[in-house]
Amino acid sequence: MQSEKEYLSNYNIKDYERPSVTTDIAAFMIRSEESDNYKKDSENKLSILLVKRGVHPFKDCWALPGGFLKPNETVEECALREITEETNVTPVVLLPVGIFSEPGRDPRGWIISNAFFSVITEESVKQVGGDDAADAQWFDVNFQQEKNGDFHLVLSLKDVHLEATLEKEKTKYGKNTFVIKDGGGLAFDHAKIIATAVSLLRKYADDFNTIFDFLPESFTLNEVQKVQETILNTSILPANFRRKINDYVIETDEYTQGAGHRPARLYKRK
Amino acid sequence: MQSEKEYLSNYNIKDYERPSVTTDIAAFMIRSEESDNYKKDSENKLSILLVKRGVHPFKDCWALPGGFLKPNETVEECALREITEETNVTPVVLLPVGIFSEPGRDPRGWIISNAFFSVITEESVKQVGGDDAADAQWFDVNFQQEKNGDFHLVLSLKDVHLEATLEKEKTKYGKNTFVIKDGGGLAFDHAKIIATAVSLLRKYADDFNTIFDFLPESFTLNEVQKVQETILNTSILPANFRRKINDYVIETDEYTQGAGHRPARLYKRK
DNA sequence: CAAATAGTGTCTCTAAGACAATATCAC
DNA sequence: GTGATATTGTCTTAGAGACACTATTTG
Repeated sequence: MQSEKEYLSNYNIKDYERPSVTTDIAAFMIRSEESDNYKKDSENKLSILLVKRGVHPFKDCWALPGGFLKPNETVEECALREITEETNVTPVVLLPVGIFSEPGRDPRGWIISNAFFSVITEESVKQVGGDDAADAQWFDVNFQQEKNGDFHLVLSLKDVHLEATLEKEKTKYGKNTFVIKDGGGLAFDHAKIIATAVSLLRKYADDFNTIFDFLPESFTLNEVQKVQETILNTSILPANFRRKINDYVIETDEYTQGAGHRPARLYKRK
Repeated sequence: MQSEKEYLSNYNIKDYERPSVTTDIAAFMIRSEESDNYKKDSENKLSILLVKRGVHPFKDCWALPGGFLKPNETVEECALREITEETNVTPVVLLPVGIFSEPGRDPRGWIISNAFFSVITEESVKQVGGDDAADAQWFDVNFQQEKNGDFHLVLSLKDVHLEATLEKEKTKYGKNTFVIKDGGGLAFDHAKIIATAVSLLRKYADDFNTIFDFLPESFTLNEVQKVQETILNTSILPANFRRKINDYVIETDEYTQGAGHRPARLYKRK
């Protein structure tokens, strides 16, 4: 009879075939674009971070930031490390999206990816400053269902428009996944990962989750509303939104200034 | 300048360190226990499948069924293969729970686990028949929060009671996880995986998801109600439950027979 | 008939959507 | 003053919970 100690000393993990494991991070930010009308508040756009691949495979294609899992770190730590390396900013949210292990998804061989969903504040990115020539860029996100049932994902940066088309598939065993009909030039299966991450973000935002994470510590109720409306691509009457959000915030004694209209009370998250 | 083809032919995946990847499956079933009162309907119990480990490490401990990911299969296929091998039954649901990659979670080395949530019908298990001496057994599940805030997980099979204690941890970056205070004799970090899976099941059942998957094709509304009540550990007035469930079912023209009380109409899921 | 589940109707309360009305700032 | 956002109030409607009541079966 072998003891556990003996067993482990004879056990060689390299006797078995093993995949490489990566993380890919769908990092979202909401960017505000100043209006030319001094009375109007700024417009919001949902954006996602993409990096231009400098090496094969998919050289020169845009891809999600990510990298290989190293020994003695969790997948969460790996995702955090990769996103921080890429942006020099620490995200405020990092949540799992799913595991992508389809054989053939990576031409280099057996590589499975853990996808993460992350939120980064515009405030923190502005502090770091942007490099226009950098290989990491924030793309505007547009994701919606067409009349024919397909989903259309458009990622835009100035003149660059990456347009992917996906189909929702109700698989056996209760899981819903996207199937790529046209990857839109994105590397690997990243169109699928982004579609899944945006869907997850919308589900969260619908329940008032993660919406505060896009904002600074203090915010007006209208700012929260615009974050939710930007993510969900909907609009709601301010009076009704205020009633619903009220449970999630604490009012402060401070007000906005110089906005071209009545000052708004600042709130903090509860 | 190297072409993608050249790059890939020079790429050797074995140059990098890689973890082993496993799947673990939390397979749930609802068992009905006949009452001695002919008028009363049967009582339901939520149960989970555990296997007694025959090899090191954690030899003779109870563990979730699972196994190593093989080349050319997805993690979902791996989970399906493992649960089918163990039960000779095809599950009706197989959904991801999370990835568990904490260094040191497996004494054999760098092994990360993809946990899945699965539902198996009592009907299908009865057809296969049970082996009392088998190393795979269904344990009754009891999972609840104590007054002190800790979570108590008790898995029972006749005289065997595995009692684990966990703490809910609100980690940075928005994720909630369980931390094992006492693993209750379960192998690896399986107490944590089970706690996470039960929480997920309850979230699903609360929204009327997966509750039909525990039942045969035709069922009475009271049977659906009892499944939900068993999972959520709550009770609800039948009149109100009927109103809510009505959107999810289609009535048939068939009725139950010989139940010691008024026959009930049978329904199918919509 | 007794005990159990099946099934319907209705009252109340709450939450959400629609909308009206007033308040206050920069220019 | 104008045009924008800020803020409050109220009407209506939909849904959930509580509860009363009737129906139908088996032993």
